[in-house]
Order: sequence, then C-alpha cells, then structure tokens
Amino acid sequence: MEPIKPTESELQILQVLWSLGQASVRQVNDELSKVRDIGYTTTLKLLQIMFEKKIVSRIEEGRYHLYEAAITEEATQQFLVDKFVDTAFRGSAMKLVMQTLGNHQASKEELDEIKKLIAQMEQNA
Amino acid sequence: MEPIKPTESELQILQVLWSLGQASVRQVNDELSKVRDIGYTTTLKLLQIMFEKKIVSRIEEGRYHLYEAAITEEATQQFLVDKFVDTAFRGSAMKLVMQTLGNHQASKEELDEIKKLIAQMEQNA
DNA sequence: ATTTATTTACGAAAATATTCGTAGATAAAT
DNA sequence: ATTTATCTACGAATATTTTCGTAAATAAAT
Repeated sequence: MEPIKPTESELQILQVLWSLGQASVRQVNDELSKVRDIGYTTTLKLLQIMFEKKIVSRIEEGRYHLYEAAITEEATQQFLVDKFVDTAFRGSAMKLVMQTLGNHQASKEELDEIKKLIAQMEQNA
Repeated sequence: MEPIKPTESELQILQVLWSLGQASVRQVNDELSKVRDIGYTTTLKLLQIMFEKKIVSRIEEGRYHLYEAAITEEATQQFLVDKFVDTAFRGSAMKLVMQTLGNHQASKEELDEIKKLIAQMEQNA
C-alpha cells in the first residue's frame, strides 16, 4: 500500500469511479461533465495517468477500456484526513471533528450513530 | 470575505503565523525549517505572494516587515472542510466526522466536549 | 466501399505552484 | 571607512497539474 496523494482532478475521477464501479472513459466523462467543464480527451488523459500511477486498473473490453478504482474510498479518505488534519488543523483531529459537527446539518440517525461510536470509544479507553 | 483557497505551502505558512501572531520573515522561516527544508528567499517569496493575494498583511518595522495572517484560522478551516467534504467525502460531512472519530485517539475531555455539542444539536433540531 | 463517429495514444501547450539566485539597500560590526 | 551580514524586490528556473489537439485504429452508418 503506497501512500498516494491523488490530485484534485484525480480525486474527482475517483469519486465517479467509486460511485459507478467499472466505467468507460465516456461514462466517467459524462458524469464529470455534470460537475464541471471538461473535454473528453482530458478525462481520458487523466485516466491514463492514473493508470500509470496504479490508482486505477483497467481491462480491455473490445476496443475500449473499462476503468476501475484501484484504491478503496475508505483507505483514501483515511490518508487524506490524516494529511488534512496536519495541514489544516495543526494535528488536532478532534478539532476537525468539532468544527465539522458544529457547522453541518446532521440527521437524528447520524447523531445516534456518532453517539454509539463515542460510547464504544469510551469503553475501549 | 473572499473564498480564497491557500495552496499547501501557503497553509504551512499560515499555520506558523496563526501560532506566532506577528512575525518577521526570519521567524517564519525558522519555524518552517523545523518542519521541512526551505530556503529563506523561498519563504520570503511565499509571504510576498500571500501579501499580494491579501492572505497576509504586513507592517514595515524599520527596514524589515512584520507579517500577520489576514484570514482567521477558523474561517479558513471552515472553508477547507467544506471543500474537503465535497472532494473527499462526496458531500457527506457526517461521514468525515465518523471516519475521523473512529481512527484517532481522543481524550475523555474531548469526548465529553463532543457529547455536549451533540446534545446541543439534538435540542436545536 | 466510403464516410462518419468513437476510441486510444502521444505529446505538447497552458496554467499553477514552488524554489531560489542575484542585485540593491540598509544596518551592524570591525 | 570598509567590510560583513541581513533584509527586500525581482525575475526566472523548475516542478507539478491540467488541458486539449492531432493522429492512428477500429467500428458503425450510409
């Protein structure tokens, strides 16, 4: 497991792949186009670069390729959170948690889940 | 309030400024050097760029300058969290909270604080 | 069969971010 | 007074990321 830091664009593409599963360049580009302006060959190039970096895998299906994320969403998020805590919260993960909690809406279910998690953490302390 | 996105290097410098308050280039560079290799003129240049972008302010003190962060840590963090939630957590702030909570150590005091915050949120729901 | 559309590969341009060398000014040290 | 050190300004080199044009191959449409 290499600690790869995807660029901003790469992350956008990963999001699409995580949500679509396996997808052609065309499909990825269509999804991405909903979010922002991007040309087909740009999407293609990004996927090719990501393939070289082994961030995505691909299989040949006839004359075209099907791409798939090669790193999991969870592992990537974990890595990014760690980095983010360092660079934006001077190392304090709990400050990030507090700030995010305090400034975003949460449903009752989500709050319950978080409470459950906290109860667990208190047990294992 | 412009929604400025500091670069990685700029964020490092902001961290130093947030912790030092007002500081000379030399001081910033000394602090930054503890974290990573960086030349004095690089730090200087970064501060000059940030000054142009109004991310930092400065006052002339004799022949040198004292720099100060022009954006607050909280506002910057808020902005970055929002962006981060979008690009890394597909918009789900609570997923970020859960993931971060689950993977970092928290003291009893921190957990208590979070519980208090949650209680408040449940009230205002 | 020829044209049109869609695909990948390649490479380079454009945009952005980072790094630092050099020069000129000013202060400090000798 | 002269040298040395420290500071800012400027600009350019380097590195990284993003974008897309063009060509070649293949399939689809006419």
